[in-house]
Amino acid sequence: MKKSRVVDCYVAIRRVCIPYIPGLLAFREMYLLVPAVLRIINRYCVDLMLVDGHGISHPRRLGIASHVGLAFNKPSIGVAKKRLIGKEVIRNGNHFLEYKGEVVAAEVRTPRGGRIFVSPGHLMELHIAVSIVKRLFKYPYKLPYPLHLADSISKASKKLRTPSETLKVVKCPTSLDLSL
DNA sequence: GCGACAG
DNA sequence: ATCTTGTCGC
Repeated sequence: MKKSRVVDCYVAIRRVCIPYIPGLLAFREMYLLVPAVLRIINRYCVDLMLVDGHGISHPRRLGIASHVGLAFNKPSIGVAKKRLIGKEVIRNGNHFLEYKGEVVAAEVRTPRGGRIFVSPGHLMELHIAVSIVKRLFKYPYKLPYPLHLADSISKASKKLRTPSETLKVVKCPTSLDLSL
């Protein structure tokens, strides 16, 4: 398969004003996510969105990954480090999360043996989501590379910024070492 | 009523 | 998420 590369990167900065409540993560992060995503949408042909958080493996099948995909009308995939809802079940030797009789997420093995939960967001099917996430791993990172980079960038920017009340969207380096 | 609970 | 020491594999 063709080698992929990071083309562009942006980070939205502002002091958060909504608390984290399980099941309502989108309310806390969407107003930061949207401005940053718009920078990408306005300049590139986007055909898939990876989101750090659950997709349909959510109490109302509307995790932040589903929410973002729906907002921009793009296929989306949810990648979460921890379970939110559902019970673990085994189908054909693979582990999944089942909620109210429906398989809503797959448990995927990371390069170092850990596990993450992959769920369909918008316009997406579980097995497609899993196959895509698997080819985006980059040893030894726990998250598929695009999300690892995003996570790293957000933490780095939080360290050297003074929390402001006004939203700022800043362009970022597309390589990991330059971001630290 | 009690425990669970993405980031 | 964040805090935080030592420890293990590559």
